[in-house]
Amino acid sequence: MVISARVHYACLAMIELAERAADDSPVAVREISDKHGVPGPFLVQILRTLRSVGWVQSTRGSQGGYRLAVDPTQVTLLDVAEVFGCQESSLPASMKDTQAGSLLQKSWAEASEACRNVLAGVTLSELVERSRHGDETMFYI
Amino acid sequence: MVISARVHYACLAMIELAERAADDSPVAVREISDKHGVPGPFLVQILRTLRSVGWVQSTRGSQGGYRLAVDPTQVTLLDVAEVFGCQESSLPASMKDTQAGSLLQKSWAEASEACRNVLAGVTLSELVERSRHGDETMFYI
DNA sequence: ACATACTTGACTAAGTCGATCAGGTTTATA
DNA sequence: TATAAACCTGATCGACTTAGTCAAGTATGT
Repeated sequence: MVISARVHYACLAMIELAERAADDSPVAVREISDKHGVPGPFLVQILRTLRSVGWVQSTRGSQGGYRLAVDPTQVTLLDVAEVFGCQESSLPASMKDTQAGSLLQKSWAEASEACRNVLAGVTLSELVERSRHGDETMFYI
Repeated sequence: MVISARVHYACLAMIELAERAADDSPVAVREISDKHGVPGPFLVQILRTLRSVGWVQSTRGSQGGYRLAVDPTQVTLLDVAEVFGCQESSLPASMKDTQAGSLLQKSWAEASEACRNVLAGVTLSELVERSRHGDETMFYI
């Protein structure tokens, strides 16, 4: 599981849109890209993908922009990552042929699963919440 | 954390060498590449790396080959992966600037850590052991 | 001598990733 | 109705990584 810049940007955008879900007007790409330092045209590309899965909704024309189209308590970091093709790094079938090969494969899968479990446990709304409260509450070792 | 074919092959080689550590003569590259279906010259490249960190030892000339040079109970899958440059996919510093950015970064790090913990818990000798006993003992969900 | 086997460094083909660009369409507003 | 703000689409690019190959050389047992 690789966390690409794409996924990171997508999460930032989703979080930003979730924070401003109550606003009257939609959020322009420009605002997001400026605030988080994401290259504008790149962010457009990412938002297109997010729209294609129905997580954001766009309004064209002047005063247009993007709005969140899903319940942020129902979307996890894993969900976002998977939309951008982050999948378990599965190896060619030929490598699982031998006994040792399939044993190894099990370990890779187990590691991948551990990673996924963590990401599946973090929802967008949780991040928004933490962000609002300054995140002094949680610490991991 | 990405598990590349390189790392997978390296683990196969280490396991094979561990299994035959008690042999009189070293193991030829050819034997490993044939048994596990790894492209010969590619495996050579990998073994070179393993030798550079002192985990295998080579003997040149006729009847030459490779021998394990470490205690297989002391080498984990994480160790092997790290030798081949598998590191936590850390993002450019610019992305951690904002509040949301650093919150996200924490989650990525946590996921990565979970993955590493799994791999750090599997030693080469454990895999050899499981391989010898047919691996009927363990099942994960 | 000769075959076997490791050593070394350079090289390639294909794919991915981050990012950019040009040209088009839609819509609010003056 | 003219204009500017914004999104839409598809193509393209350079840098990098990955998997894999090649050729020429060196060491060693028989």
